[in-house]
Amino acid sequence: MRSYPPSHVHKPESVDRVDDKKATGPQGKIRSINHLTAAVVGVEVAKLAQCQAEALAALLNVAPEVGLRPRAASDIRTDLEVGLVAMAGAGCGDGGDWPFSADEAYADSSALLAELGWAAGFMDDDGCAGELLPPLDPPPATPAGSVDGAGASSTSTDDGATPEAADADGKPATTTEAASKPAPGKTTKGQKRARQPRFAFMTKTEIDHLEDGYRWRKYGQKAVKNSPFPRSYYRCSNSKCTVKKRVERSSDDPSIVITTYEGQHCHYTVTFPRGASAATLAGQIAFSAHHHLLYNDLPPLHSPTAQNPLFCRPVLSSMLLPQHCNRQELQVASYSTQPSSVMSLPTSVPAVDKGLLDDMVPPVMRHG
DNA sequence: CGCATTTGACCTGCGC
DNA sequence: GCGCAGGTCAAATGCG
Ligand SMILES: [Zn+2]
Repeated sequence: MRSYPPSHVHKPESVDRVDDKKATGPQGKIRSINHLTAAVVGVEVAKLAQCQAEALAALLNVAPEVGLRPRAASDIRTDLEVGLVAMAGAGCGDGGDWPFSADEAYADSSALLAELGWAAGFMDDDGCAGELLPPLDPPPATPAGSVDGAGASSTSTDDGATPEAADADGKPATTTEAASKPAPGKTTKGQKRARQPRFAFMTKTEIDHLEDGYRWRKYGQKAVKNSPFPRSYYRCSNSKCTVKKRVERSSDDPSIVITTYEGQHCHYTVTFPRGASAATLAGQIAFSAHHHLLYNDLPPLHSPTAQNPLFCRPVLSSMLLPQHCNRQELQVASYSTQPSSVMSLPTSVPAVDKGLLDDMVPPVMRHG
């Protein structure tokens, strides 16, 4: 009932409006999967140790095994240098959400990790956790947390400690959305809709919308408080798929795009293997690492952990797996967080290469 | 024609 | 209770 102006390229304005009356940002064009690939890879590194360059290079050794074909590490480094991944599973009580800024990313991730129980002690013997995850105040036990997220399978930590936790670093976690999922969701009346596990990527790129192999339908755009850039909401085009993602540009560093994925695809990418979704990619990477962890198929040199003392496998696996794997995988994911348990896994597991696909997507769901 | 995008309205949760 | 902010809906519109 309303006439729409030629829209397009509105100028982002301040967002302190009561109702999203504005905000429309530049609509970038998808360019390359490589960006995202690298982002996924870079993420862990950046968060864990800031040894971006070397870590990326090391990680890239892993990617090829799972079908990822990032360009030379040096190239990627120029395209995107910062990466961050964190997850706020449903079980986390909606604890973390993003609006983190580039500068706060680390603090936020730390908080999240802590909430998830990944703080020191959970980390590898490498002890990288200690450096990156400063001691945090134990989150107050929250009443009833409908645990449901795979990622939070073991921890139903809440968001209560979110803001403060981030402070452990001395940085205020500014807008760590401690709010729970509103979701006009039609779940059950009165009952909060369980929030799917999420993870975000910080990608340094000019492109606003990175191609990830899946088709997305934009269903909303909102102005972000304290940011000149709007946030776009996308849903997987597959009607049976509930995966969503948000894309926004960091207000602190406009060159950084923050993509937050929520949920897991129940189908395969539309352009696999050339273009795998972030979820899939992440899953693949995670699996790659995971398999390394489980089976040591590859020589130590190819192991991220081996090349990067700062690279913590448990974190990588546990952070990325839950979102992208199916039920079966979730089980594995849980193992990944407990290296000790891993070892007890039956050895009758499919080989890495083929197993990867099987693990990621059940045959039935392929080509969804 | 089918699908994606645009965009104001609406819903929900939270802080004051 | 009110206002704010995040998230979602859905009709209109655009595009291939
Ligand atoms: Zn999907």
